Amino acid sequence: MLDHLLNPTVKDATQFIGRYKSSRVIVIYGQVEATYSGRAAAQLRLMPRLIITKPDGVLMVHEGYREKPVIWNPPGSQLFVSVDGDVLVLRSIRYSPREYVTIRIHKVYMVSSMEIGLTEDFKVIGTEKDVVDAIMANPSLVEDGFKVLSREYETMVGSIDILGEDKLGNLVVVEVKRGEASPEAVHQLKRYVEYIKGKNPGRGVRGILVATGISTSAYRYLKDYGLEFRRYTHANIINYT
Amino acid sequence: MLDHLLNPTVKDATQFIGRYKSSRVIVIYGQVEATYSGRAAAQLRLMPRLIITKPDGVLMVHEGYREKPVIWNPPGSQLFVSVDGDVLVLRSIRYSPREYVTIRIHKVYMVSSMEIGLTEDFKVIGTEKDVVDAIMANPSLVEDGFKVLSREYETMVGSIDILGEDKLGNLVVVEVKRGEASPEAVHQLKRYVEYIKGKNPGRGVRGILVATGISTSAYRYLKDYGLEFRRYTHANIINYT
DNA sequence: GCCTAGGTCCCGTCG
DNA sequence: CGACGGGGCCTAGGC
Repeated sequence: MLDHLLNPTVKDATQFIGRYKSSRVIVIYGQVEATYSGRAAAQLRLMPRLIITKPDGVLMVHEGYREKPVIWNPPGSQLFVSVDGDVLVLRSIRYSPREYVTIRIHKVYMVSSMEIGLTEDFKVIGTEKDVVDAIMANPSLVEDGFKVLSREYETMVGSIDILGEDKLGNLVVVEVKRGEASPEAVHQLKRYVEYIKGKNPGRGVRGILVATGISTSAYRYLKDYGLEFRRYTHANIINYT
Repeated sequence: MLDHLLNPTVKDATQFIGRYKSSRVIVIYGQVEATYSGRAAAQLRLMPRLIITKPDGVLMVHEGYREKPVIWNPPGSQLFVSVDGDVLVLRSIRYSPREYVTIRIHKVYMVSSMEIGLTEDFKVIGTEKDVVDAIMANPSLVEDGFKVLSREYETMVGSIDILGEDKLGNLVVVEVKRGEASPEAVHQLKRYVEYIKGKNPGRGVRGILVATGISTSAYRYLKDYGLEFRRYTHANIINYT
């Protein structure tokens, strides 16, 4: 189930990685240098680091801090293992966009491997989709008398989360954010409102931003543009999901 | 330098993790269940998984596929280790925003640990900043006769990468993207141009999007708005960085 | 395959 | 400390 080699020879480590790279997760502690080139470029000098590969092609070089790897290639990349003198070489190619990672391991302290699966039905609760779902089920979360006309209404300038109508017959553009709304969210809403206004001359059009909160500068933009903000809390939503 | 325990008792594993959690990277292979709650929520049933902790508070639960952990807490989080019967429990708290990760390890196959550093002077070449630097050094990359007036010019609607002037005395708003420009980039540029026009009535104002490429829909928006596109290649830039 | 938009985004920088 | 915007973003969903 779990295999590992301590201070293996380059040859043994190469064989080990070759055997498991397409079926298991592999973890390597080693003295490592690495380069990346593709859309951008980066380089790492020799140092102890942690390397992880996964059967889907993921390759990551981790350091002692940060959540993200310093150098990596994403799923779909292809991994090649070879030997250059006393150095174990991992080369990874991502094809679209073309990106290359080369890792030279001068000393392998440990290489280990285990078969690990995937939670197929993994689900995160509390995403933007959940909030939109709740509004669809109970439109009054936006405001009293609000009626939904369309979800994911497609326009030339992007897709509107919810397009609806208020009790006075005005069109209402609703933009939903799962957390704190930023200025960018307000600009987005403004764009949609201007588009809908252009398409419906003479008709009243309102824009409502629905989020758990809003930054002060975003709120200033919002007010400048004549848009509205509606706060929701997790408690508002939870009953309708 | 590298320590590890194979199939340790819960007690030994606990002690091991407690000793190293604030100074080293720790890797655990185990039979794991986990929950996350905070801005959102998620849950994982018992399964073999890979767990990594780092001294800066990073905690990650990895599965056999994907680059990103399924459940995690970022740097700055605090890790607590305890025992619940035969189960090793890791609890992690992130304080702002408040988020909790609880990991229950029913079986530890291996726990290992090594001190790993950080590349302090790590640098990625080819970021947006590099492109802007190159234009600052050689404004004609934008167009012949272009003069820079200001970098990161702050406005009410965001900060303009480069504000300049063309040879005819028109104001020129330059928006730089490191890769393929999306519609979002065009909207951003349009916003800035409108703002600058509003502040400089009667003066000619142009908007130029500088990127390695542009999607077809983004190009359509760009033309509709009367904006311009200037392609750059890595080769254009590299001489000026 | 590319395009589009969300993310528990993370991450650095600047106030 | 929060706020803002970039990222080799990654990842899921449409076309």
